[in-house]
Amino acid sequence: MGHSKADKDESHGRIVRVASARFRESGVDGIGVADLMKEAGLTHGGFYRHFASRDELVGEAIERALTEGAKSAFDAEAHAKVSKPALLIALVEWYLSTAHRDGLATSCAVTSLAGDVARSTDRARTAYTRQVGEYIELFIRLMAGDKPKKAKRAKAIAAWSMLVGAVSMSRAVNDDKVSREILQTAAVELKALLA
Amino acid sequence: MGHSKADKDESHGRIVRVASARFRESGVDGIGVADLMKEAGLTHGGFYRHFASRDELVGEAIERALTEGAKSAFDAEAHAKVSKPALLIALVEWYLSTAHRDGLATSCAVTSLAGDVARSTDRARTAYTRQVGEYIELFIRLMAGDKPKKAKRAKAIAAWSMLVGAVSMSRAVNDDKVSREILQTAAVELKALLA
Amino acid sequence: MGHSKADKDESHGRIVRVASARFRESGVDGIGVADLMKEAGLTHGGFYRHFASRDELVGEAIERALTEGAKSAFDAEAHAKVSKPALLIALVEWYLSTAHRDGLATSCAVTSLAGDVARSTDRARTAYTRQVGEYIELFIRLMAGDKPKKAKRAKAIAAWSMLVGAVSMSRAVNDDKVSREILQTAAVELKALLA
Amino acid sequence: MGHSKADKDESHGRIVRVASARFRESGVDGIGVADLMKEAGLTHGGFYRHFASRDELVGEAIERALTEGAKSAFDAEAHAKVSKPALLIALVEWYLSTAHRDGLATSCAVTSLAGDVARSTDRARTAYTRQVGEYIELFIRLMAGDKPKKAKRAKAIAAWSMLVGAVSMSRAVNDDKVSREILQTAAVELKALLA
DNA sequence: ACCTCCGGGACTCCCCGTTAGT
DNA sequence: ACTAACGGGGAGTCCCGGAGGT
Repeated sequence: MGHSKADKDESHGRIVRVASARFRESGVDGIGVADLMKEAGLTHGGFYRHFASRDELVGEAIERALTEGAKSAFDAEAHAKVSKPALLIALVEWYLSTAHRDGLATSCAVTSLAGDVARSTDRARTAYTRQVGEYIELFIRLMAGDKPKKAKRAKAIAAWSMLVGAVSMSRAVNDDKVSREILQTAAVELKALLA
Repeated sequence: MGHSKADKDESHGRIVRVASARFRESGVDGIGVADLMKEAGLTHGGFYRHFASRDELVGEAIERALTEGAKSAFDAEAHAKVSKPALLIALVEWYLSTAHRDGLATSCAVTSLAGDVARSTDRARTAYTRQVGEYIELFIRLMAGDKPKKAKRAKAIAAWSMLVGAVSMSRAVNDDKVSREILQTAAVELKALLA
Repeated sequence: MGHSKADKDESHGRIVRVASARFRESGVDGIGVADLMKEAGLTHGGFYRHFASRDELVGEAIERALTEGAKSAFDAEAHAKVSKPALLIALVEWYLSTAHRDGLATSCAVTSLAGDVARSTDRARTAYTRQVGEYIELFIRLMAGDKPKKAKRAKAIAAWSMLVGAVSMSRAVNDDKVSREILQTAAVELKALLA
Repeated sequence: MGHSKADKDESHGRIVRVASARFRESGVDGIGVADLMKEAGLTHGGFYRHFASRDELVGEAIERALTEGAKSAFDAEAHAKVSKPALLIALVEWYLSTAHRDGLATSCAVTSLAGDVARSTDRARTAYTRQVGEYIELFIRLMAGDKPKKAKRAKAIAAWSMLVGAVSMSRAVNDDKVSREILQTAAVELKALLA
């Protein structure tokens, strides 16, 4: 096994990546250091070579969980061949898909970590705030029409609220029919709102 | 100290009440049995006279947290002197107030416990599902106009999604200006949506 | 089963008798109310018809344990056909016998409860004080010779100290040879002391 | 907080030391694991890193309580500038002082734990037996005169019995006048016995 | 970087003293 | 006087975060 700087950075990154997935899946309190390290292919003992404390990992992992989803979205935007409105619709539909609802580990952290972030450190909350801001900006850019920026911002905020709430509820709910109804209804209403 | 049946019921209820508040505040994993019992004026030793396990309390407390908020809402409806639309607006404004955002202990559990419920037992999830259903029904009843029931249901679901999402984000966010903007914007958009 | 006053007194007495035996045997903390009641042929629940608290029983039982041994000693004195010095020797020999060492339940409480009494209520300690005083007086009466009372009292106190210490140690010790040596040596020395 | 081997040994020793004091003071059943650990500056949870069970601590603590007093006595002997008889008298007077009577936590365990040891494990009783033997030997060495060893041994045993009994009774008794009388009388008689 | 282990705290189980209700 | 059960609290187990030592 390697002991180089690069290897260390790679381990560090792997731990954060695993944590960002597990935290979204099981909650920040739902998984321990030992299990995270095991999943990263390391052992419990080495953890503190990478992080001063569990809290530090929590901060880093939440940050990563937040920006990760964003990256793909922005990349999508950058490389998009499709029109902006079409992309907006695609994003909304992905967000409200059952795949996103069920794929907690790779889901948008703005939704899946909202509760944990509210009780977390300032670092995580700052990252959350920034991420929400960026998503709102993204939506503004993608929205069609020549409405004034202010009106667009209001729509974008409302849309994001609806997205987050719909996914949250659809995950907590027990009855798949209800769960799908929430997602689909939100999708329809959102398209109207953003049109 | 009393040992009558009534006393026990009272103790039981007090424990559940305390738990339903603390769970909303600190998360289901954020507070332990000993502290809950202490706040209920008892010691950890007596806990298992009331519950077979911590999980049983979690279920009961979540159920209570969910129905509690409902009760006051429905009572408000029953005794309302004001018109239905006015009541609807009042509910929305209360939900999106900073007081509700900050008063986690007595807040609406549909929002504050969404994350925990998704990872909780079936009992809690069933209660959640029922509660969401009742809230949707409530909104349908309160919505003005002669639109068909189906359209109303869609609006109600969209409205609840937006409510839940706005409050979730406003709590996670670090910057009070952003937080208030989310709440106020959602309020405005919601009124338009439900009108 | 009877419910008369006499029956109640009988039950009360039986409980105290059982307790006075078990406390000497297992220590005041070594046996619980339930077991005591069971041995008295009653059930746990009825205890508080007889005593306001366990402590009250402790007080009464220690008192009884202390006076009980005394009674037989004094009775022996009263009805003694033998000479006083012979009786004194008989008492000492009984006290330092292996039978007394091993028969904790019926042993002299001045020895077997010394530790518990020191940590007990004032009531028990008062009874203990009185009992020690009576034993000393008894020895003074039984001692031969025309020595002044003061000298006799000193001898009596020294003798009781030696008796109590020898029995205590002989019980704690693990090695029967050592245990018997202590008892026998004390017996020889005591006879010399009291002669 | 340190986690080295030395730290653990130190913790272990501190727990035993605290226990040996509290057991003498309150009896083996008079104090719980949690309180002992708290006084040692630790918490209940770490206890089982040091001991397999409470009983194991009891054994170790009683052993320590027994040998601890001995150590100072033997050291006194080793470094004594005074004559042997003078040292013997000093030991007796210390043993029968009100300071020793009242200082349960640091008192001689042969007296203060006699009752508990008699009901304890074999380990504790073995330690007790050894300790009593060593004290007897000590007294033999310190006794003046050219009497045969056998006679000296008898005197030593009788002396220890009287010491232990006098202290036991002086502690259980309620009346300070009586208590002091017992101690002082025993002191006088013992000096005569050992002369 | 791994292994080991410490200290901490939560949870569970069980017993004890005590009290209601029958 | 008995049955049942409550509240208190102790012992023991487990696991987590964290700190040496190899």
